[in-house]
Amino acid sequence: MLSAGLPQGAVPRLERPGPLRDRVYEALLELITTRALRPGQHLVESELAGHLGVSRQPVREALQRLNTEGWVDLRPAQGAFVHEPTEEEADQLLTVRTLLEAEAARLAAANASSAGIAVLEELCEEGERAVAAEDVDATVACNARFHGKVMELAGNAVLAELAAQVDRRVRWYYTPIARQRGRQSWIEHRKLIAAITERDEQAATRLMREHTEHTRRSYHARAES
Amino acid sequence: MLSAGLPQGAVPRLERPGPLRDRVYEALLELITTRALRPGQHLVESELAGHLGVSRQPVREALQRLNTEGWVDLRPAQGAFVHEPTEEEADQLLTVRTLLEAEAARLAAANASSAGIAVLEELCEEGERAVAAEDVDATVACNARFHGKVMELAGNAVLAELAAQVDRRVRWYYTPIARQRGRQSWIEHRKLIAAITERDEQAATRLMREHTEHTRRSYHARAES
DNA sequence: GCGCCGTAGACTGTAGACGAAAGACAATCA
DNA sequence: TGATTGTCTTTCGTCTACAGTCTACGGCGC
Repeated sequence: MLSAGLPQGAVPRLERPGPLRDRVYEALLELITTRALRPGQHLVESELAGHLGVSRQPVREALQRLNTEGWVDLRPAQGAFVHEPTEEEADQLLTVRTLLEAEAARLAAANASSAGIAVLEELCEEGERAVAAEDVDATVACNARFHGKVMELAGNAVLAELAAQVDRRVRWYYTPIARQRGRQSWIEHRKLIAAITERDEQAATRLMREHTEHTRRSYHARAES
Repeated sequence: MLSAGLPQGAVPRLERPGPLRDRVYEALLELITTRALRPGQHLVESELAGHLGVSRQPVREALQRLNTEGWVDLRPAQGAFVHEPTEEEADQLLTVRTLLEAEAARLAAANASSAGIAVLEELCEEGERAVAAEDVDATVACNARFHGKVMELAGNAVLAELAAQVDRRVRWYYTPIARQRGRQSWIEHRKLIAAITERDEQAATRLMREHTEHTRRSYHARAES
């Protein structure tokens, strides 16, 4: 048997840099979310291609994908423009996010294994440490991982896919105006874990709904100021 | 003034056949949903290109989009394969659909104008006529329009977009095994309209949830036989 | 006869080139 | 002086060509 002679970790799995279009996609998404590319900006294919050191083709394919996912608008015969978020759209996204996350919490309460719950606890502690250390980036990252884990425990791949897309866009809208709201958030996470542990679907739904609604309200509070 | 000399309706607006990739996308989606292309089938770019009378490029871009939307699986260096639905995935899709539709019903109850409600009534009558005439295609089409209208009345574009995607895929899974379930469905639609008219968000949510759950159960009943 | 290796074919991934549409600017005419 | 039109540049949309990679089949050794 081959696997006996070759320990799993020892084989570097022959690093094959996946399809170029995917890497271009990642790169562009990074540039957009970090605001290196501003909303409304005209993305010229040949420019991007030259900048990334590839031909136009992979850039085009990446732009197509970004278009279907709502990151750029593709005007026919004119090119790609970074999508401009509107107040209304942000609100709608937050509504949908609340919906998806709440359902994920319910399913997680129904299906989560004790091992999974342990992971949640762990992430929660990590997040609280990050808050205590006032490490904003770590807090945000940990928050994302926490929600991602809840989604994973829900065990619904379709739901997870949609939520991932919505979440990233929400974060794009949300990040620049409200990177705080740390401590309270993790208290709510704790309560959510308790509900999931007790298999209380209703409580889990309610808590997650309130949790995401909080961030929504704080979004609006900021937007008005 | 130009518009004075040229009556609005008289100018045919010069029908410009949109981007080729979009038409290829539509064509392929049609072929997939009608099962002309079977699940698991290997889609060879050059074949499709030749068959549709275009070059490989637009075909590639259409396949990319179909991939992100879950219609085909793109295996690196191997090509595109029509996605094979699994039982588990169908169930997950139905779950998500229930969720999205129920929320749409709630929002519709909250926001619908009386004009919008009138349209719903109209569609409902049309659907009932189609059922009475045992016109299956018309019934299915009308059902789609009814749900689409509810989604429109909800006034959440993001939600509508997600629901549209999920719905089409659900229909793909669902169509071959259960094109009936007509009469009961429209009775439920009537109840839903009543709830929306009375601005009863809770009832609208509950009715829509039960409604979509019915189709889900009938799916499973079929799947087992 | 069975299994492994090498080769050939096919298909995808990427690059480069050409034609066409849209926008900008300047020249012309009323 | 203002509007209009013609041209010019830029950029997209599409096509064709080439290189890399995977699969399948046939030959060779055991």
